[in-house]
Amino acid sequence: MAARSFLYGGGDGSVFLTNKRVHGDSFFAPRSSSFQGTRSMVSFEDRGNGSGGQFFQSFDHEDNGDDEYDDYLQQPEKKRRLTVDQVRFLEKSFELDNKLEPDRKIQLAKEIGLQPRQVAIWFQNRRARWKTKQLEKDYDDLQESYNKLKANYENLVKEKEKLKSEVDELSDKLLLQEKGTSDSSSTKSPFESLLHEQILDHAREEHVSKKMKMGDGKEGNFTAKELGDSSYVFEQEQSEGSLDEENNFSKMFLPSVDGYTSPKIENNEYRDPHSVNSYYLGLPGDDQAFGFWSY
DNA sequence: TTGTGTTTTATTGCCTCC
DNA sequence: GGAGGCAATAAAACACAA
Repeated sequence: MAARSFLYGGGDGSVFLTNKRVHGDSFFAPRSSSFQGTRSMVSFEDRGNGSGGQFFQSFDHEDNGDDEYDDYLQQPEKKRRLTVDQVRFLEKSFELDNKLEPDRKIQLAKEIGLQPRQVAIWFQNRRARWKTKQLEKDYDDLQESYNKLKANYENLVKEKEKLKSEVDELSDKLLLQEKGTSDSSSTKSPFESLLHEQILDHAREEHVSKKMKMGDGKEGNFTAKELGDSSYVFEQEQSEGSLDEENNFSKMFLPSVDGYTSPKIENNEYRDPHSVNSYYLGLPGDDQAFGFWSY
C-alpha cells in the first residue's frame, strides 16, 4: 500500500508533514510518530483566555483541583493520563451519547482543556471498552440461558423415563389381563365374553390415546414452548418429529375414516411389549429431538 | 526495588460513507 | 478523495506481589 502523507500546521505556527493521519484535528497534531509530549496536544493556553470555561470552573471547585491541575501541567513532556475530573467529565458525556459529532467534540475539548483529537481518541477507546464489556455480558447471558435450558432438558429426560416405565407397566398389566381372559374364555357365557371384549377394547383405546398424548408434544407435562427463549431448535425438531410421529402413528394404529380399527390392533401386534417399545422409542421426535445437545 | 500483568492513551491501516 | 469509525497494536502509566 502506498504511504500517505498529511500536512499539518503546528501549534507554534510551523507547518509539518507527517505520514500519520490526524482526524480533522489538524492544528495541534503531534509532530512525529514518537510521542512528543502533551504540550503539543493540550492547549493549556486556552485556560487563560477563558475558552476552557466550564470544565475549569467545576474543576476549581474541587478541593484539590488546583493542585491536580498544577501537577498535570508540571508533568514532563511524555504521555500523561487524563485527570480524574477530565475522565469524569468525559464519562458523563459518553453516557449521554457515545458518538461524537464534530461540534460536540470541539465543545468538549474546550471545556476540559484537551485537544479535540484527544477527545476523539478517548471516545474511540471508550467505545472499544464498552464493546468488550457488552460482549462479556452477552456471553454471561448466553451461559445463563444455556444452563437453564440444560436443566430443563434433564428434567424432560427424567420425565420421559418416568412415563416410559409407567407405560411399560400398564402394557404388561394389560397383557396379563388379556392372557388370563383368553385362557378362561371357554367357561364364559357369550354375554360375558362380549362384555369382556368391550372392556378390553376400551382399555386398548385408552392405552393408545395416552401414547398419542405423550408423543405429540402438546399435552405432555412439558411443551416446547415452555423451554423459553432458546427453544427454537427444540420447537423445530419437535414439530418435525411430531409430524412424522403422527404419520407413523396413523399408519400403525389409528382407525380409518370409516371407523374400522387398524388391523394391527386387531392382530394384537401392539400387545407385544417389544413392539410397543420399539414404536415408542423409535419416534423421530423422541431422543432425536434432543440430539442437538451433545454432552 | 523489581518483575510482571493490567489499564490507558495514542498510532496505524483498512474500510465505509458521502 | 476526505472524514471518520473500528480493530489491532504499541507504549507509557499504573498496580501489586515477591
